[in-house]
Amino acid sequence: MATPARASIDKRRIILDAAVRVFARQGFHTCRVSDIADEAGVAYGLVYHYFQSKDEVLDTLFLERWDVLLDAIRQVDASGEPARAKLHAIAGFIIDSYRHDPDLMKVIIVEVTRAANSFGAAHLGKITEAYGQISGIVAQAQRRGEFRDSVSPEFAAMAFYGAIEQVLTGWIFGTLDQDDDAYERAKGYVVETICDGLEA
Amino acid sequence: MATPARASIDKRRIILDAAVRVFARQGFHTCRVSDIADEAGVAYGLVYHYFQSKDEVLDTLFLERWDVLLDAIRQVDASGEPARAKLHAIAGFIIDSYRHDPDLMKVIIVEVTRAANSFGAAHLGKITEAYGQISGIVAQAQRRGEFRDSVSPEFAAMAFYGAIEQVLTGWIFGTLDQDDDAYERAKGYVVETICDGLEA
Amino acid sequence: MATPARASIDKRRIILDAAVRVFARQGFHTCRVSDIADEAGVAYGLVYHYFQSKDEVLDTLFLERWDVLLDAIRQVDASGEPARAKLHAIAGFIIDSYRHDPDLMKVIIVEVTRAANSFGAAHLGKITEAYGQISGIVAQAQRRGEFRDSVSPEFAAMAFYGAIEQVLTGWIFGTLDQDDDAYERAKGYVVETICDGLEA
Amino acid sequence: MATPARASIDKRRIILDAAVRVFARQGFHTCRVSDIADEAGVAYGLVYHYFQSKDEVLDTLFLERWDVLLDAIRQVDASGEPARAKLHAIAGFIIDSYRHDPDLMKVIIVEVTRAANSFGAAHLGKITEAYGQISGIVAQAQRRGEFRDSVSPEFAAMAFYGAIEQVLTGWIFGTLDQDDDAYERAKGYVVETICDGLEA
DNA sequence: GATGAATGAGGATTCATTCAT
DNA sequence: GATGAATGAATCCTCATTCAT
Repeated sequence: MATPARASIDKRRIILDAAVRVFARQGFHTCRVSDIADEAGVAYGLVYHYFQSKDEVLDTLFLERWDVLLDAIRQVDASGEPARAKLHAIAGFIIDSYRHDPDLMKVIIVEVTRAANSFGAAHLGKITEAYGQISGIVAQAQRRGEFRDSVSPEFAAMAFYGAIEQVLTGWIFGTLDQDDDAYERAKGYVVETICDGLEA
Repeated sequence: MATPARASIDKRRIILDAAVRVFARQGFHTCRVSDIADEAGVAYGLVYHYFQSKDEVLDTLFLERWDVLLDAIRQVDASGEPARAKLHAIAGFIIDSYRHDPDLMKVIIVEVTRAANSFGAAHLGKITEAYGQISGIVAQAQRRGEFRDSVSPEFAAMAFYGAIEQVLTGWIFGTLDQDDDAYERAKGYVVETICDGLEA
Repeated sequence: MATPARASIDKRRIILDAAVRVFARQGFHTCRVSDIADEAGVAYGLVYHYFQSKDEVLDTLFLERWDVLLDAIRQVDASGEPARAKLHAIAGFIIDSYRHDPDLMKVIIVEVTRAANSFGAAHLGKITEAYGQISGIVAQAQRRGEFRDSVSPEFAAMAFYGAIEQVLTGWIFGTLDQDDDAYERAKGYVVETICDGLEA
Repeated sequence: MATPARASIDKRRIILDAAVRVFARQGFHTCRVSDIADEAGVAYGLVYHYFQSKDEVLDTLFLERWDVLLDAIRQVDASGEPARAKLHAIAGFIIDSYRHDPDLMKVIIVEVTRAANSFGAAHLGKITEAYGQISGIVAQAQRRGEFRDSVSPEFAAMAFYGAIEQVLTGWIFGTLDQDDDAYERAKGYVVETICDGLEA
């Protein structure tokens, strides 16, 4: 009854997916809107039929994915698991997100999350929301005695997220192996380093 | 033989310093060469007298500072101190670098270190050199039994550097307090988290 | 045979009326076809069902109204009245046209009658036809001794029409009062100035 | 001592003069900035070196010339001549302006003075200033008894200026002869019509 | 008749870079 | 060294128009 709209004809989606590939390959600033249209196989103007501007394409990609991430973190938080398991689940989700769509995660991290003067500033609220969730998990763990409270929860969250992002950066820059094993190993390493520390 | 230019008339230096402020304020892509010249109080043709291109200005800023950082890490590595003290010294040096010239560190991190599609790729060798030094410190510590060897040195280095960079990011984005106390506390937190872990 | 469309569903008319408002408000060049469609409450494809182009919408509006004007002038001319009365009738008709639908007259004058490089050139014949009629009236008056013949009829027609158009321009620009009194007064002023002159 | 700057090298002036020809030939909306640059024989970007935008080029042309016109009217007003002579002088100045540079006057009238939705609105103050001067002349003449006071000075000014503009329009549209005789005749006709009226 | 997705030519504007002075 | 006029490639975005449904 509803218009079926097979995936193959949802041009808006096709444009977004093409934009991910183009942004990942060339970077947001270096690519032209026509590159996106070419990659999507549509006419130039159609990008502007669906989006107000090149910026809005990236905003859309970011918000779509980041909301999924925030939901995932919330769900993890809601589970009754111990903090260590929660952190493992979050690291796992982020790393699996990268495994599932490396281009999208590259774009989000390189072009939004870290772009202090443009998109990062625009989406600061959304970005810090994730940190807030994680520091909440740490704070609870400290109250329960699972974690020591010598380090502030905010700082712990930054160290945790920083470690993950640095791993993703290694993959993005191609300086780090990327195979299924590497992905799984990374999840464990992050949690082990942050929870157990490096010292013997 | 060459007339030693007094600092006050070293226009090249003035341009570089102005570029730091402009890049930090507006971002590399968003600013114009004339913005740099205006900030420096010179004609914009002069920028091209001293530098081949706008890119070269940023390259120069990065290389100047990054070489200082690499030297510092090498010196720390050469000291006979325990690994934990070495990491503290490195975290301290980076954080003090930020304290001393936040704009410059912002530019280096936001515009170079993290710019996977442009300057980051161009300077990948220099950037990974720093990671290599740190992972060398970890590897040695593992051989000496100071650190457990359950986590690979490369990964440990990423977690350590990632934690620091995340803190700098917090300062850059303005989401984290910046006072002398905060700077000192951060040094301790990084080392404590990475070396001792969060768990009780 | 054809179903006589009730006014309320004559979309063509609705589009034309909407175009008048939009052209008056934004100007022909500044408005988009979709602005017209929005104002009319129809899809913008429908504009192209009824008209070949955006230009044709304005052409239609102009021709519709200008033909009415030419008819009116012809009727006035056919009456046996003295020239002064004829001029009063013509000035009256034009000013009443403005009073009745200021937007339409604004569009016709601003976008067609005065657009020397576009619509004005296209409709030059129709426009000069009006001048011709008026100068005919003057010529006849001169032959009959009603008017002096020191000024050429063509020039007299221009002075007469120019005075009226300038008044309309004042209303269009909002620099002149517009109330029923003002409209009536203007009719008298035009005729008085042109026929009697300003001098004591 | 001062840089001589021969006319041939004042690129800003060359661009302005080229713009007059292009605007007159094609109309402001229809021409491209590159048409102006081509006509001036300079590179594209130089237009933007001297002007903020295409609009500013037209603004500049208008203001340059309109200020000359306002000055001329003021001077005429300051002379002790009778009103009829003043009106003759003003009509003469405007018509000679057209004779001297028809393209410029065409542009000013067609693209600015009559463009109710764009430049006309922007320069309304300057435009009405001219009307104000003229109506001041009429008002004074009425107080002195030179002119009858049955018609308001504002209206008289409109009739006067409207007559002139209509003549210019005839020349602009090419529907009216343009030779030295025609120009001189027009000056007399305007004043005669407005001052003496058409009636015998 | 009616809709609005799709097209793509067109044009303004920006700005890194060159170079004559 | 220093200036800023001059260049022109590059690219975003607009919007009239077409056409499948």
